[in-house]
Amino acid sequence: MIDKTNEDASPAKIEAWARLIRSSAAVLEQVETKLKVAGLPPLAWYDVLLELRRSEGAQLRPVEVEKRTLLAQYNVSRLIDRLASAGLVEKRKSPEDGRGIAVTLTAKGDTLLEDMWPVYKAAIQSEFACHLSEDEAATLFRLLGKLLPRE
Amino acid sequence: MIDKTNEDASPAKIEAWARLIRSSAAVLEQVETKLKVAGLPPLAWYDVLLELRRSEGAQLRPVEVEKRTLLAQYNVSRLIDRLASAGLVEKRKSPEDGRGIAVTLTAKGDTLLEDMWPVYKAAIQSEFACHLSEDEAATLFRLLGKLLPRE
DNA sequence: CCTATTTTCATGCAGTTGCATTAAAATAAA
DNA sequence: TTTATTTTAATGCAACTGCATGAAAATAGG
Repeated sequence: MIDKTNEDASPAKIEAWARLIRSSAAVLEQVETKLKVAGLPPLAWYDVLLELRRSEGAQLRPVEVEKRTLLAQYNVSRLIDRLASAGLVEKRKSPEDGRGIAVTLTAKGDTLLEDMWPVYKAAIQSEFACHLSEDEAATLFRLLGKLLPRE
Repeated sequence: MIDKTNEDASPAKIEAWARLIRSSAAVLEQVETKLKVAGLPPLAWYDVLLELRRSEGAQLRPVEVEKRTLLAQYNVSRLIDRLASAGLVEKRKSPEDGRGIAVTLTAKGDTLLEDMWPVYKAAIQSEFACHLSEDEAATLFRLLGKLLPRE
């Protein structure tokens, strides 16, 4: 396995880095704004609720949410509290692990996902998808995959 | 001009969207962590200081910083206050515009840029650049350019 | 079995961000 | 010119985040 860690990043790569950070932040902000304008909660809520829906029994432990969303542990803990306060999830004691809790998607949470998706999808289309061809999107997907954490 | 705003984003494009958000957040977090571990300030400080250095007279008005960094107005205002408190920039009354102030990079600010760059560059290399070939980086740059605000 | 370590989740506190508003100056409109 | 609008910057307040720490249960080690 070759170690390129000690080489220097080329100017072109540094430009690509800068553009990745700038463009993703810009597009994400536009999407967040569209959700907000529609009176909907931020994307982080959608992400967590969606991970729950995708899970067996629409249920996950906070530590699983953390792994799937890249949110910090303390942010997951508090976000789940907020979601629970809003009636979108339920917190129960985990049966098999005394430390853990089981977070379950409620019907209300499921409904919110339904309500957010059309707005979210339209925002993805107008801020991202419409600027790329299918091939370009596939290439982007492949290249970004190279950046994801290994193992 | 064709308007693709009303079409639906394809599943592949939605996957690309998700990966853009996830991968950029993951990589950015790694880079921020490396700066923090080195006892250095966050990237936002670097960005503002660098924009100042690049500017005529190492000087910009807050509104210009805002445009170049995508930071919100109130965040620029307060970030500049923090930078000024740390002695990295100076705030002066703008001569030609009574509303504006002129933010100038200090020698200390310039030194901080010098100190941060090796750490920052190494982080870009290990978290981003080393995973891509030159061609891939160029392609990424081109594709992400399509997402930037047109104006 | 008993102790040490690790894993999981919560929380106090300080710092930061977002929102809404304000104030002041510049520009446009009447 | 006088008034209305726009631009620029700051700030009070509430919400959110990061850090450090704590508590409790599970796991590992002796």
